This record gives sequence, structure tokens and C-alpha cells, in this order.
Amino acid sequence: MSKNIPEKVSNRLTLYHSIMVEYIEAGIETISSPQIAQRLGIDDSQVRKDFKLLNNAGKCRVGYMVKDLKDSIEKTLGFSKTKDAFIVGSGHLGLALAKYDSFNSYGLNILALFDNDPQKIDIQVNNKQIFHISKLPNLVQRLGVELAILTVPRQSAQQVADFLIDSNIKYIWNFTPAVLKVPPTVKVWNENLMGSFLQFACKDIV
Amino acid sequence: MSKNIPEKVSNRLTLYHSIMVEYIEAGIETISSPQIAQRLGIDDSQVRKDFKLLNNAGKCRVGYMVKDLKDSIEKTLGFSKTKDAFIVGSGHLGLALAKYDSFNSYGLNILALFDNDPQKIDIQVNNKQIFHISKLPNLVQRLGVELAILTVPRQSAQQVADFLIDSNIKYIWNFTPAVLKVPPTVKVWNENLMGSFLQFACKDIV
DNA sequence: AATAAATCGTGATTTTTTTCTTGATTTGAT
DNA sequence: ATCAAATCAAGAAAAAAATCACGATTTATT
Repeated sequence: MSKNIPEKVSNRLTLYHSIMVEYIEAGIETISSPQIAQRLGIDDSQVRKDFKLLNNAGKCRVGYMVKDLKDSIEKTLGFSKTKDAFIVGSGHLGLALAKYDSFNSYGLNILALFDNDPQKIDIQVNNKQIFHISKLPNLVQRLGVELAILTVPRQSAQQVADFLIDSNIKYIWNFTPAVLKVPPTVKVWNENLMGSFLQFACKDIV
Repeated sequence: MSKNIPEKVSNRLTLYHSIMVEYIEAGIETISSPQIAQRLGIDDSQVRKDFKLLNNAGKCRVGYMVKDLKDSIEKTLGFSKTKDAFIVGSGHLGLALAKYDSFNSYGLNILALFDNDPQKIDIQVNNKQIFHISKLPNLVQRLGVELAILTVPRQSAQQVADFLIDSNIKYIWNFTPAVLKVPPTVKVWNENLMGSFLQFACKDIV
């Protein structure tokens, strides 16, 4: 099913997808590899190679069907497979993510938030409740949630991660700058905002 | 000065940096390439090659000085070069970023926020004021700001980006899923949170 | 109908990145 | 003092990714 798409390719697929959404809104039905390539500053044969991976044939002199491309990118990246998740850490970033409704259309369903600050407990954020972190293990089991979005301060990141792992969380989307130590059964995806910025700054601004 | 570090390398550098911070807090003074490699699930010669790029010599049987590594990573990634920035779009994400104090220690200095919603104007967020977007061109010029952090809805992203470019903004850190069309004089760094998640989901969860 | 231009598809080539290998060095143990 | 283990350094080899190149196809134009 999932044909083991390389990370570089799936990164480009998400960019192609954004362009498809834009073209559909503009009512344009076909798109060519040179158009996309120019937009992204990459080689057009690169684009065609990627589409080949999607089993999406184009037509000479015309290009590809925007709708078909969008659908097959969504299929390949698993938009339709809904993933339930908890947000752990109800600081500003956690709240921002809880209120980010676009998650749903990409198949990410936030069920609840957690925090250890008693003042935050029972507040409703975008129809999602904030629970005390001690309630998490029970809810993980009852709801069968496997994915946690970690937005606690760096200093407590590892400790909270350990707790999540004990609670049977299998996937951690890590928004903290900590490099988490986890057993091989648990997968971590690092979203290091500052690290990302520094790459930009280093590459382009400096 | 900036030796054109490949993106892959600077990505690893940010991860190494997090580990160095952790080791310093733990009071550990040296670290070896196999230790780091195991932690990140990569090859140890990879780590040494990266450190070679930093001109940071290690010592056989001992490893590298944590402090030295941290310093040279910071130097290479330009922590000390302070970059002033405006946040454009004062929704939840914009506010979360405005309140994220860690930015400062990485050399990113948020001066103000902007929005087009009259209700938000003049609110103070973490000692930074929210201005109406119409005030931006003047402030860009007066303060010499070149970097904008774009956190508006996708639908208005291109339009706002065009306005920023007209106002003489040179670098855009784009948190919207739109693929911005910009002239070659303007650099964009895409932080597509959903795209990032989909890569994770596609690779590990599906 | 013929020609030209745009585009796809794909194999070949080049470049970049990662991994492997070996030799030298340092430290701790016997 | 000698030996074994850990580690670095650096070149070689392998793997992965990006680019190039070119033939085939389609559409528009003359």
C-alpha cells in the first residue's frame, strides 16, 4: 500500500498539493511539469519522476489533470485515514494547534488537550477539553489514541515523553527542541521551529 | 563566512545543538560521535563528517568538547546575528509565536504584530503591539525590518505576501500552506505544518 | 498536410550524500 | 610496559537524488 515514498519526495508532494488546491480554486484543470517546476525552482523532470511514482500519467503537450493529481497525492499521503490525537501541553502553541481547524481536513482529529496546571483544567478550547495530565493514561486506553502532539517546555519534554510512552502512546509529534530518547517501538517526528528558522537564516539571511 | 552548509547538514546541526544543550545542563563535558549517532539513529562517521565541516577536531578515545561543539554550531548557524522581524497575522499561531520567548536566544527579535481586524489593534502581546496592517510599510522603512513571519489564512496569503514585498520585506517565513509567488529578490521559507505531519503520517503511521 | 512548439517518459549521467574501511591515536586495564 | 578497546580521521565505495538529454507524442499554426 504505502510504497515507501522517500522523505524528500513526500515533502515535494505536499508542495504540489498546495498548488493543486490553488489551481482548483482558480478553475484551472490541467497543469504541466514545467509550470510546477518553475514555481518551486526545481527541475521539470524531477516533477515528472515524482508523478511517475504516483502512477499518474500525463498527456504530451497538455500536462496532467489537476484533480487527478490532487486525489492521488491525497491518497499517497493518507489524507483519508483519520488519525486521532491528544495535545500534551496547553501553552500558547498547544492552544494554537487545538484551534487550527485545517487539521481535520488533512485527517488529523484532535480529541483533547492535557496540562499539569490546575488553572487550565476543564477549560474548553475549540470544543476540546483540557484535562489534567494524570487523566491521560486512562483516556489513551479508552479511546485507543496512539498519537500525541507534544508542546510542553523543553525542560520537561523527556519526562513527559516517558510518561506518554508508559501510557502506551506510539507516535509523538514533537514540537519541543528536545531530542527525545524513545524505545524503538515509538516513533518521533521532530518539528523544531527554531531549528527550521536557523536553517533559513543560515542559508539565506546571513 | 557562511560556507554554504547543505540543508541536510544544517538540519542535523540543529539536532546536535539540542543534544549539546542537554549535555551541558547535565554537566557532561565530552561527547563521542557514536553516542550522538546512536541517539539520532544515524551513522557515526556521518557525525564526524559534519563536525569536520565545523572545523572542530575531536580527540581519539575521548570524543569532542560539548562546549566547543555548541559554540561552533551556534556560530555556523548564526545565533549571534540578531534578526528583527514582524509577525503578520495575529491569529492563534501568530500570537503563539509572539509569546515564544525562546526566539530571542536564537537571535530572532519580534518587534511587532500586524492584523487587519480592527478589534485586535493596539492589543499588547508579550510587550509587542499589534498594528493595523496599513501601518506596516512605514514601520518597515523606519525600523529597517527585512523579515516577516506570515501567519494569515491561506486564502489571503498571496495577497498579503504581495503587500509585504511592495513594502520592501526581503525574507518571508511562511506558516501558511500556500506556495507563494515571489520575485527572485525575495526569499521564502515554508513551514508547512500539515505537510510536515503528512510526511510523518505517511512514513510511520500509515 | 506539413511544420513547429510544448510536453511527456525514460534511460544515462552527474552530483550529492551516506556508509564502509582502514590506519592512527589515546586511554584504561593487565 | 604491553595490550585491548574506543574513538577519530580520511579516503574509498556505495547509494540516493537530481539533472540532463533525447525520442515520442500531441496540439496549434501556417
